[in-house]
Amino acid sequence: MDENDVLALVRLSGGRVTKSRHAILKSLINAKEHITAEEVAGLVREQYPEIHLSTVYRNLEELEKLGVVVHTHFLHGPATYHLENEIHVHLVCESCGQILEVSLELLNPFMREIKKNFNFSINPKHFALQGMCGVCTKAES
Amino acid sequence: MDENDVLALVRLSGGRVTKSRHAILKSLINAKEHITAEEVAGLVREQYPEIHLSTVYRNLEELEKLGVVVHTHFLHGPATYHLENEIHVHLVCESCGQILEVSLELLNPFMREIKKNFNFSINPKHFALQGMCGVCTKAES
DNA sequence: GTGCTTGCAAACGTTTTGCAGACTC
DNA sequence: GAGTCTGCAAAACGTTTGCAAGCAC
Repeated sequence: MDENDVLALVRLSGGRVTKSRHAILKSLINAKEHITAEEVAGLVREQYPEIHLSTVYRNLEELEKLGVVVHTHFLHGPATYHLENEIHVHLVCESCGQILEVSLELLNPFMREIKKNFNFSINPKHFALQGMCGVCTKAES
Repeated sequence: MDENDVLALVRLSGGRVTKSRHAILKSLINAKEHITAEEVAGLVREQYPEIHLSTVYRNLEELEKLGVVVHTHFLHGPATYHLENEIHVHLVCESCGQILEVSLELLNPFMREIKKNFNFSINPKHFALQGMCGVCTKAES
């Protein structure tokens, strides 16, 4: 799904294609990593300084409703946003903040087990799994 | 670990045993579930109306440093606090908010796999796993 | 022209902080 | 008496909202 597809989707859902929407989408595409709303605003303002943080929030929310964007919470900071490409799980180190991305497949046996035992379907995208990376584990001991 | 042990631990770490600390600990012990700082304050104020929310936060933070209390984030609301008894994982339904507690053992194979592949040790207590419970899954379809 | 979208300012809910006085040890 | 802890008020933080003007369709 490229930029035009998304903008078409926006129109299809009754929304308008505006400068802000365009610019916000572009910066999400360019910034291949997870970025916060504040960071999106920063990128967008390089070209359009008038675009307001609240507009960024409103657009991110709408793009999320359309399934184009997802947000994830790492540790205690602000939420981070990224394009919904392939689903993966995030591991974030509570000590150094490093983020690892793990294929969903690794989680599958566990998710099936939970489904079987509790009839509960885990959605592992929304919050990161916390823990400690190898480097910090070694440093702590 | 009962109340006296904790207060001894507080003293041992150079802290003082105060009315607030006592009352906050007591309400955590009584409220066997997860409660927010606001709810702790509510309970504490039944007996000592003068105890301030910021005091509750400061004490919860200290008890957490001592390893007596842990806090967990469910969905987007405030953090919830509970005594560190046995470690379990929380499953929270994104639709109805219901919370399930799952023994850590179920997560063990997955955690080992992650440790092996990424040398990353998951700490599953701090954030709840999100998803959808059986009732809501049925209601959605 | 309809009605979605924007910038702005202000509010929100949760948590943290600075301070002077009060308390524990 | 030394040093921790408290209430209070205020700020900090990330996010949301109400409004009137502006823009896409």
